[in-house]
Amino acid sequence: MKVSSRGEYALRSLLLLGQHQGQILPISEIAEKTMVTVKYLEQIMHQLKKLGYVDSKRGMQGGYTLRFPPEEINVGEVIRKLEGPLSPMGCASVTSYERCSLEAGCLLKPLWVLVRDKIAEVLDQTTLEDLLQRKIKPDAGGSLLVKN
Amino acid sequence: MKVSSRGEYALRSLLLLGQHQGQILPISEIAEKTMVTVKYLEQIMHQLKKLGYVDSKRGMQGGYTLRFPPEEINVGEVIRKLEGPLSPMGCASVTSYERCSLEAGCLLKPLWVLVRDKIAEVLDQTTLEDLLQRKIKPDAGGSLLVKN
DNA sequence: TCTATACTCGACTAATCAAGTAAACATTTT
DNA sequence: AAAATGTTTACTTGATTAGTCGAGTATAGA
Repeated sequence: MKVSSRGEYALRSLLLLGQHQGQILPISEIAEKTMVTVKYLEQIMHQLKKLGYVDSKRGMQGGYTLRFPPEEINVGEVIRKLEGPLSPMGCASVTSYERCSLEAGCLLKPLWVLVRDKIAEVLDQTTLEDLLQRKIKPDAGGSLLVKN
Repeated sequence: MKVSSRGEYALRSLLLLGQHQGQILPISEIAEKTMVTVKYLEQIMHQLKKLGYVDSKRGMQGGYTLRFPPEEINVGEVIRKLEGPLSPMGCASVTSYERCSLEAGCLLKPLWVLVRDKIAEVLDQTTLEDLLQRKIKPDAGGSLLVKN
């Protein structure tokens, strides 16, 4: 159930840019602060640019900036665009459902749907701004099983 | 955030054995019903045996049985044993925490911790018996906007 | 225009995972 | 003994992920 390194590094970079709004950060500085090699980060920043999350400026004093204010950048969306659906199984995905021949009587699908919903609930309701403001609430918990 | 095919197939097999308690199912039948090739399933069943979830019997009328009643088999535990921690990032794992040098001021960790807790909450509270009885409750969750 | 700095592109290596193949071997039942 | 079944080990192929490397292009500023 891992998030890929690309997803993690991309979010790190977006957060750093969010902490320096109005400034242009060169990739060398982003690399240093996020602990990612310049060369690997180049690929990730390029991807973020193609996805429209950042703008870049070339030449001296060049670098990257956030294209939208942090409150408009949704974490679930970033992760989906970088590494595909949040769902643990294709059959439970809302955004890119995959049919499965077992599905009719599948005892597992309701579980994966529930897990997907829990993950999506967190990530789709979180923006970059929430992270910057440390607004993530610890888990409340609760019972999950039907009583009978 | 995927569950591996091994995890899915292992759970399918355990569920099938749970539906046929008291019977010995040959691998050929398990393979057919779970839609997994016999050869790949052999590897998975071997792993499940080493982990203590199933017993095997050789020779004719041989096959696999569940070693414990379904209510004693915890889904979170099965997945952890087959594919490692539930947490999306090592830094947020309870069962196998990994240190990260950025951790001190990390804005991302609280998010990963929350996601981990949500996943663990579902999977650690679910047993094979819950799945067999279709006791999984759909998500109550707030208004989650569906992105694409 | 020169040039330092930054971004772009493509090739390449290495590791891991999924899925399947193959073959030799051990038991158990008939 | 023969047939059926599981056990074990090792190899293969393809996809994806995680990086690395080197050379090239664009641009701001002196």
